[in-house]
Amino acid sequence: MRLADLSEHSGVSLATIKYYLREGLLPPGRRINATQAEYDESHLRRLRLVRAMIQVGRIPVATVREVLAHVDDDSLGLTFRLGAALWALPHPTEPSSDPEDDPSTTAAHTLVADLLARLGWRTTCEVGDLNPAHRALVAALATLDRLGYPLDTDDLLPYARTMEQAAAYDLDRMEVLPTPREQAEYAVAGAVLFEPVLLNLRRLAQAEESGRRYGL
Amino acid sequence: MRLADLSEHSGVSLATIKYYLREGLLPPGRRINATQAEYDESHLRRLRLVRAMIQVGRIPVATVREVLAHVDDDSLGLTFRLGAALWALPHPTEPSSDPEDDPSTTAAHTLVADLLARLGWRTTCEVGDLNPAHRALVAALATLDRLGYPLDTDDLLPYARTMEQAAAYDLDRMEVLPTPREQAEYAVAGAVLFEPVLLNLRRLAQAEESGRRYGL
DNA sequence: ATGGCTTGGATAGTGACACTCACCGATGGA
DNA sequence: TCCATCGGTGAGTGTCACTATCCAAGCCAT
Repeated sequence: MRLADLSEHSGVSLATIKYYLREGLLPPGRRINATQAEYDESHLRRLRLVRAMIQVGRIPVATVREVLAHVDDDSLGLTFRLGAALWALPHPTEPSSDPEDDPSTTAAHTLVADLLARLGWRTTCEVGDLNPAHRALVAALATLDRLGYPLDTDDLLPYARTMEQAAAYDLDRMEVLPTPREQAEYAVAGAVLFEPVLLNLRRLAQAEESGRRYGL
Repeated sequence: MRLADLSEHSGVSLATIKYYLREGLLPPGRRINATQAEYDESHLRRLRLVRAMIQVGRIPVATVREVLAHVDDDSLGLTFRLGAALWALPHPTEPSSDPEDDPSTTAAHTLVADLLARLGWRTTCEVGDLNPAHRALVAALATLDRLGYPLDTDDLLPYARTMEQAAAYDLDRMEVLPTPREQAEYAVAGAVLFEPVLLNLRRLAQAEESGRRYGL
């Protein structure tokens, strides 16, 4: 498979594929001679993953490179490989601009701690705010509070329970894949691509419920 | 309240507030004389909403303007006001580039139709793919399928049920607000700000479950 | 009243980012 | 032989959310 074929099969323009190669998002093909290279199915899969991360997940190119480096790092065990790859993903509401000490943020901190305790998520609890998802969650809750829409533990519990089920389901499907690299790729793809599914389901549900309550 | 006070209370820079005024995201203040204007709490609330949409929701300025126009349109009934505002929000995975006829997309279409039927979401079912959330959902499922991670109705049902509960809860809280405009503002803020909460809960759950299964 | 300040408003520029174009020399099929 | 095509590279483009600078008109302490 040549560059042009890769472009053909993926629908990604030639110039863009060259750009990804230059940026190290796509490994170079197997060189045939001085001016030609051969690409295979793994390149196609990787290209689609990159497109998903950039187009769907709006992940900056530099971050994509970082995530993929973890996915490709065969020296890591699966746990760290997954952890590193997923921690490198950007987390919503990151541009926190760190007030760090306003009342909303401290309230959000205790709220999340309380939530984790009631969920029994010991592992997560120990790692605490080293986890970027933890920090982003605190920031999001603080923003909601600051806008005048506070939440409490009881509000969050059912959502957390559902997300727990979702995570278990995700890992179930991941485990059937043959190689650790493919498992890591699946974890990243799932993290990025399943989010819009969830969010759009929520919007549809809002429309439905609104229609039921207020007619048409 | 002067421009500088608005900046002080919101943490948004003076230049940025001027930019928002220029772009019509913030209504002009009540003019006191040729060189000064007065702003009130509603401006502060609006400014925070705009910041939430742009920073957290990453919504383009032009789209924010459109959404706010619907929020402020007193001529609409509440249902249409909410619908218009929420439909104007961008929906994840929109840059579809419309193949429209590939097998993944048609499969996703029937999958969603099946899902809506089993959920009993008649209203949503009738409107069909006019709803941008519906189209975005189809696109997201098609992308997942194309990457080799297909989902079926049984996979999606529990998520949809949970989102249904979330939507009901959102509307409950919205109804206690006094004016239709504040209700519409709440709906937009909830749609934008609650999404990161959900997504980060999911990532935390993934980390927890992964730790439980594979140690550490 | 006057000089230094701030005010709201307008124009042009900045920086980040994801591409995209034009060009190069080498290559390989007709 | 010849010329389209290959992969690779440096510079340019378009978008977008700001942001720096300037301006004339008021306010306020001296």
